[in-house]
Amino acid sequence: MKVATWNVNSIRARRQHVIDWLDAAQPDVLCLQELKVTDADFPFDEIRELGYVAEIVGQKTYNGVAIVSRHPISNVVRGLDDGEDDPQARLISGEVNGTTILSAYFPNGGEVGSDKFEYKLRWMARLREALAKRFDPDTDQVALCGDFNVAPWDDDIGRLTEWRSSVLACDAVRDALSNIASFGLHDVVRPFHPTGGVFSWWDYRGRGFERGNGLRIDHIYCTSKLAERTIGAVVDREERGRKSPSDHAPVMVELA
DNA sequence: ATGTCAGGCGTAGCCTGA
Repeated sequence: MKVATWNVNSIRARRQHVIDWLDAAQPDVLCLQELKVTDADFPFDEIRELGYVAEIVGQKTYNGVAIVSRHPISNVVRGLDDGEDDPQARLISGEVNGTTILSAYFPNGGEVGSDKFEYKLRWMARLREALAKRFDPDTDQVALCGDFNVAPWDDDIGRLTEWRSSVLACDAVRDALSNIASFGLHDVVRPFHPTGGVFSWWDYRGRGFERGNGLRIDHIYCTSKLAERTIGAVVDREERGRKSPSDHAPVMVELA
């Protein structure tokens, strides 16, 4: 089973890219982030024509996440479902072939110390609690996929001095991600690229892609039973080099 | 601080967010 994640930075702007990529890469599951549309503007019909179904939680202008699957999706849960009134569409989960897939768009965080940064840390803490409430890490097969907006290791960063103290890589967000992982989730991409230098996002500003100034901030984290089945992991860097690309490239893992 | 995008508002070009 191939499971992928991709922040498309507007499904309206990237509709054809997503259709073409599904057709070429043939994943079983594709998690999408930053749809930037409500349900009415999501291309359900075209995705269905390719043999996929989709469940989404949309929002006008900002955020928005989806699970696209070749197999039926059941038990769909929208949002963190922790009783808090949060209008930001950043999480959706569903079961595919006995595996729970979560498509997550972690907050970016603006600037360190800002209100947005505090929201990011709180959202990550809320996610940790929601996981603990819903799943047993020893027996459940769970894959947390998405744009985490965190680069876990120094070699996940092209130009370290530009990013190490930023909202994407500072100690506070790395600690918050470690706390989420401590629930019982494993980065299943890292083992296939142990020396780093494999990035999933390049800033549009300052010609980040051309200068090799990327970061690995899009991830797939799995519970042990699922992690053990991982036989490959790739980042589709070519997609970032296409005409009118998203600033993120798709990340895909293969499970035996 | 920013050599870039995308959407909203509203119909030009500024603002926000990333």
